[in-house]
Amino acid sequence: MPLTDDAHLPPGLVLAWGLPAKSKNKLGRKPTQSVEQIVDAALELADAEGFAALSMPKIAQRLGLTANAIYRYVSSRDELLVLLGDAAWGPAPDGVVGARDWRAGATAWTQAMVDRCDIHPWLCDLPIRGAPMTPNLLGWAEAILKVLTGAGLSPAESLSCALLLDGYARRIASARRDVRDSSASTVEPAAVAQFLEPRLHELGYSVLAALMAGDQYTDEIRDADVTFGLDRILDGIDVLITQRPSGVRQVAGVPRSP
Amino acid sequence: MPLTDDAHLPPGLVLAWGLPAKSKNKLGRKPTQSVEQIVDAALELADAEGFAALSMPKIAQRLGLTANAIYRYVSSRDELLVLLGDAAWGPAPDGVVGARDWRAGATAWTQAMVDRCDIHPWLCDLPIRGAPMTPNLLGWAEAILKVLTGAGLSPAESLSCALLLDGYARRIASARRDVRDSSASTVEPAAVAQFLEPRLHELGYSVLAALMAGDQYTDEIRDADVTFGLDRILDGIDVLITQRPSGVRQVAGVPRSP
DNA sequence: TTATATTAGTGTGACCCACACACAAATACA
DNA sequence: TGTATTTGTGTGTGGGTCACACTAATATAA
Repeated sequence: MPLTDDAHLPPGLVLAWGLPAKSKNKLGRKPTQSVEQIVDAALELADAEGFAALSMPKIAQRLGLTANAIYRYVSSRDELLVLLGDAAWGPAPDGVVGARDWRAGATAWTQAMVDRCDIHPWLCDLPIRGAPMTPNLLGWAEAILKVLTGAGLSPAESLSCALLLDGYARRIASARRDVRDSSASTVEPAAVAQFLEPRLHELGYSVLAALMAGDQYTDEIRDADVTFGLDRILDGIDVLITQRPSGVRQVAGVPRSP
Repeated sequence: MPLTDDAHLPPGLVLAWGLPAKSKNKLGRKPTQSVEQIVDAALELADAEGFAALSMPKIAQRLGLTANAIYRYVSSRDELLVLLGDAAWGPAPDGVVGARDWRAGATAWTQAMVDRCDIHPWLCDLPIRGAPMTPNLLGWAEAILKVLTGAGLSPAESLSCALLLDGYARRIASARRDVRDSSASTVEPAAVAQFLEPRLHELGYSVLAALMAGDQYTDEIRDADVTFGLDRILDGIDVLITQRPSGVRQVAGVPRSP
């Protein structure tokens, strides 16, 4: 009876936790690579050529292998992507749990998320496959959860708020990357504006028209914009925290319909 | 001299606005299909078999065409995806702009986003390509922007808050879809929990451990959970609105670093 | 009516991808 | 010195996007 049955676990979970060291690897030919090296090569390739160019043959080439050799280390591309995500996000940022208050902690966490996506822009493209379960991703999750429960929220409430911050960080990072990419492509914001403006007016889209006229619609998203939205979220969480009768720690979590 | 130069516009923009009707289409063989039919076929295929199965040959097959015939209507797969996204999101929901107050409007808008992703789960997978510029997507954007400016926010502030709500809706919808998909796959939450729990304790991830023990980590996301996070956002926006000196409408927008 | 320009759909092929499978090469142990 | 075991290779299958030459259909011009 095996301790863990791989069959019913999501792909990459076992490998991400670096468990078995491939059972008994005393016999047979020696591997020239390791899972870590392959993930590193994939990471470099993604950084260099983007997520769309990330393919098994290209990763193999970077290691001097044929395409299929990689499947000795990783059972599928999906599995590699899980490992890649964990590696790219890296360990949870410092200074989140130990921040001076929950607000500083949440800010640091969100900012770290956005920063991470700035370093590896393809992280926005990496599909999210269910709840995080790999070591680093769990580290990120636990960090923000500790901050929020420390502020008096229940675990379930904290999870909801964490999803909130996660969604915001990803969305901001994605939008920010988009404008960077578009400036590197052939699209000209001026041409877009010229194309859209009459249509916006015709449809009565006055707010969009105003933004477009002020070049604020496809504008770069600066750090001030990031913190603006973040402060809205934190204000909202603050309402929940301060409105709660002090001293009473709620444990049940989010009220659910029966 | 053409009015609009397609070259410097993002892919799909011109087609999405249904402009030229293909210049003068009086000459030559008559087309058996239309762009709309092709987008509809793609939409049906995505609904039926998921985003991963969406390919030009399969769409063509559904219409009784060869794969390449589609390129007579659409210049690339990317372009088709833009049209597909616009079609799948559909027109902006009713009852958002005319809601009784901004809070009701924002709630209706966000709920409509999530609902839309429930109808077409692959919408979560559809890559976001820069700011929305297709008719329906602009309609969604203008709807929430009107609600927020109507509440006293500047256009730029409204845009930031819209990004906030958008990110939240997408993240919630994605997480919700993930648990639905996982229940349809071979992964067993119980096996996952059994695998992770000792590791969570070993790493001192107490909050995650608590959530996992209560089956709250990979649990279904209910409507109550959606509104919980949404209320946090709205509370945060409310702080901004009510704190602003009443009567003074700010126009400049988000403060920016010089 | 016939010729011609124009457009729609087909066929083929180049080049990419993930992955299965048989095989060769390398290594440890009997 | 076998022999089992494991890694890397080679080949093949089935799929994908898309370019390009070609055929078929259709409206205009002669």
